[in-house]
Amino acid sequence: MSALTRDANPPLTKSVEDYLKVIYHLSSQGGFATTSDIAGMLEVAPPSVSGMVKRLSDTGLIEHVPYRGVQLTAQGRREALRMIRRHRILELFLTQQLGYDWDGVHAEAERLEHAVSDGLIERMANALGQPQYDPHGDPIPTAAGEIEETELMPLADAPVGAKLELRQVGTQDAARLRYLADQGLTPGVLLVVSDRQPFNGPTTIALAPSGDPRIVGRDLAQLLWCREVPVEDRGRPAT
Amino acid sequence: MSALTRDANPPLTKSVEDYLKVIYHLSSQGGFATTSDIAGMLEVAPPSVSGMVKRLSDTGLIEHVPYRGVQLTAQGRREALRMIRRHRILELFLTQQLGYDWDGVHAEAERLEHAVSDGLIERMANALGQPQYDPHGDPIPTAAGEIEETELMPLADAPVGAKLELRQVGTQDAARLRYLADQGLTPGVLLVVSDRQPFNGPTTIALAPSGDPRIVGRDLAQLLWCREVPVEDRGRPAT
DNA sequence: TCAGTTTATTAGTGTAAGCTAACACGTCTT
DNA sequence: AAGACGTGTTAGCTTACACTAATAAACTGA
Ligand SMILES: [Mn+2]
Ligand SMILES: [Mn+2]
Ligand SMILES: [Mn+2]
Ligand SMILES: [Mn+2]
Repeated sequence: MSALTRDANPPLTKSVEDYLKVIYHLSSQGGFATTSDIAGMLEVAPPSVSGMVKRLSDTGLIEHVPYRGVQLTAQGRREALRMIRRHRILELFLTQQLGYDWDGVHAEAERLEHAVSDGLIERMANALGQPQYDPHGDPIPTAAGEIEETELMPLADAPVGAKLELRQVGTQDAARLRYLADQGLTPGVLLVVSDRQPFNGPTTIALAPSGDPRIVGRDLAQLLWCREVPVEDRGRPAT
Repeated sequence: MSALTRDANPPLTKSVEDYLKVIYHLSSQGGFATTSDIAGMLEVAPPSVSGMVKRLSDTGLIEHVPYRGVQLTAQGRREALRMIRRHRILELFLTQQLGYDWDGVHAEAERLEHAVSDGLIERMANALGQPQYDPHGDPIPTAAGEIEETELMPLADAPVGAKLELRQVGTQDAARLRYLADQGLTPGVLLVVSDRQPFNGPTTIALAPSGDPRIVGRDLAQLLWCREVPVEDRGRPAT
């Protein structure tokens, strides 16, 4: 064992962990994550991504097809899901136990996810009762690396008359999250689509059971992921 | 505002934060922190310290007297105390709210202290009721940067017959901490010094109020910081 | 089909922070 | 006063990860 032998499994750096997470999100629908998409999400310049892609594929965490993009290997996917579990448990812990709002947790979790130990995450998960969903409705991967795959549709695509449960909110933008919470649009809420205007117009909904109406513009309606509710289904309680 | 202007107040790096903390501890009795002491505590090579010392004194966080050592500036001391507050609140939060043992918290806090926001620390401090001491009895600096200065003496130096309150335990070594907890030697405990053997021999004590005897070797007795108890003083409850 | 545009990669630079080997300073002992 | 020894510093190298400028590949639309 000389000073020349490189450490076989060095711990992942914060940067590597963040790259794996965004590659996971960008390629989770099956395709490739492109250099510029990764650069955009991480707010770094494209050549920085090219450099990191080189290193990640050298260490076997991703597969790189030049000029096409990257995908996670099995190992890369495991690490990505481990980070996503940490992130979402942290978000939930901060909201449930320390009074954070759902629009403030993301930034905090984004840093803490790299510093906590696996043991601390599991203690938090226990304190929270082994939760399934984070404050934004996103599923929490298990410690074994499994994640729930759900078939959801954006409110923007739901047909008029559909009875829906809001399940996930697809943004971390604090201003949007505050507005949505204000409108009562949080995961678990039941609603009926009552109208949609043409030419990418707004969707009008009625909240259940109150019947309160809401008008949701196209952009926000794209972020509200819903599932169709069978009659008499009450859904999960809102958080 | 050109690309050439350096950021005036870049956030401190994890390394810088750790250097400031150990310099604080090494120079808190008034003297200089030496290169090799810093290197020893951080487990880095002496030239690494020389390099960092250059940068820290360039940025005004420390004063460097070549070949003699370093001391914190007012700004450096502020930052060090801010980190110590974070560290100690984290340690207490992990023990009180997540069931950590007092011998496991240090390593976790050592990483988290660099990742938490000031806001999260204050939320934790509130959840804990604005605590004054960490699980090892060390005083927690206030958010304003004040720290309690106490006159404590090591059990090893206490005269036979003295009635003492154990206030701080001066180690983070997990094995030692486990043993001490096992012996009932945690901050807040009252005891009487019943005997001391010569030639750096062990100290024998009687725990109050039970009267249970304990024999404490020289090395451990050096780590147990105590204050003399006026008659009828009950001390703080043990944690 | 090919010229123009968009996207990706390469080349080269910088900063933070570690290391070893070589050298310099200060002190203690004779 | 002079070495000798321990401690501190300098020189030079390495890795991770950013950046800009220059170049190469891929796509697109006339
Ligand atoms: Mn992150
Ligand atoms: Mn979330
Ligand atoms: Mn630390
Ligand atoms: Mn402590």
